[in-house]
Amino acid sequence: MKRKSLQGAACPVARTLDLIGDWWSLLIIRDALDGIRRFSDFQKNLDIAKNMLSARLKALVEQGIMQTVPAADGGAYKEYVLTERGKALQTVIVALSQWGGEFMYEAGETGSVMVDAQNRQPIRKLELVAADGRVLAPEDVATRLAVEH
Amino acid sequence: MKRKSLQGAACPVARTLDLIGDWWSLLIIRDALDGIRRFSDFQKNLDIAKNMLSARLKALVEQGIMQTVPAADGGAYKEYVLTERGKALQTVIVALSQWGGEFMYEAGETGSVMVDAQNRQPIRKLELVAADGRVLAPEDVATRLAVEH
DNA sequence: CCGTATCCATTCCGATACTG
DNA sequence: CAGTATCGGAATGGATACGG
Repeated sequence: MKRKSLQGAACPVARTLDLIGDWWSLLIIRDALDGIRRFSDFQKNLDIAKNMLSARLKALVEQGIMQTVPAADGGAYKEYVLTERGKALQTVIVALSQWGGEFMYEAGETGSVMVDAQNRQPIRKLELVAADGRVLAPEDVATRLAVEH
Repeated sequence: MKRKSLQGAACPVARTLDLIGDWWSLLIIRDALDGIRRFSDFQKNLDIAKNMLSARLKALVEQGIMQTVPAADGGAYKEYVLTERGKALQTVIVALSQWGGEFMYEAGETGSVMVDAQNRQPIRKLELVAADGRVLAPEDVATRLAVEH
């Protein structure tokens, strides 16, 4: 039996997971955000099988999340970079990173953190903010079906 | 061949995806954040096979993301609710939802949005903010290995 | 160096049947 | 209603070999 497609779902979470909700895509995007561009660099860094990496990159390009460009150094091979759409996934990566940093490490264990590139200081924790600027707790956020008016 | 475990990775994104990076976990958590607590409600809402749901819930409980509690109505069966750790994943869900809302819908198509429970107004888009309060663009954020000092 | 193609074990996932 | 057990087809992912 085939896994259902979630593209018809009303929930944008479901549609998004349908694109990037697998084991590798978000890790590839994380590396791409870190400046990795070449096939072999992704492969070494992720320790992913080459056929898997090939398939994932192809899918990400088809979905408009990444695109191929000529090599920056004038080499013969193409490189993979994020589109604007792909870059916008950084919020998701940061959310995952902050949660993991908070809950997945023992005391004294070192992990990596997201920092302000200018001064290398960690960025603030993401916050849920209401339209009027109040910071919201998890319980204060609900889901509503969007309707035109 | 078995899939590698990412638990030893230095990157918190990898560790987190190792826990919840599969197709169903985040959807279950999204429903739980929406107030769904009972096995059959998850099952109907997600249209997931019962054995899959059973396995996922068990894993989420083992990982400390959900916990079982006696039924709120005094019924004989337990219910599944998020722990604090699980509720903290709301940022991830919101990030996915906002990205999906922006990039996965045609004009005029309706999806659901995250709103302030008090006044039903959509919440603000998540922002990457530096320690000193500046809003950062994707390019202004880097990854740094955290070190004790 | 950059990938593609093929093989195979493992895992995933849905359908169905069953217990309490 | 709340799960567990089992089965089989499909997809995943790693190793290896191969071609541009």
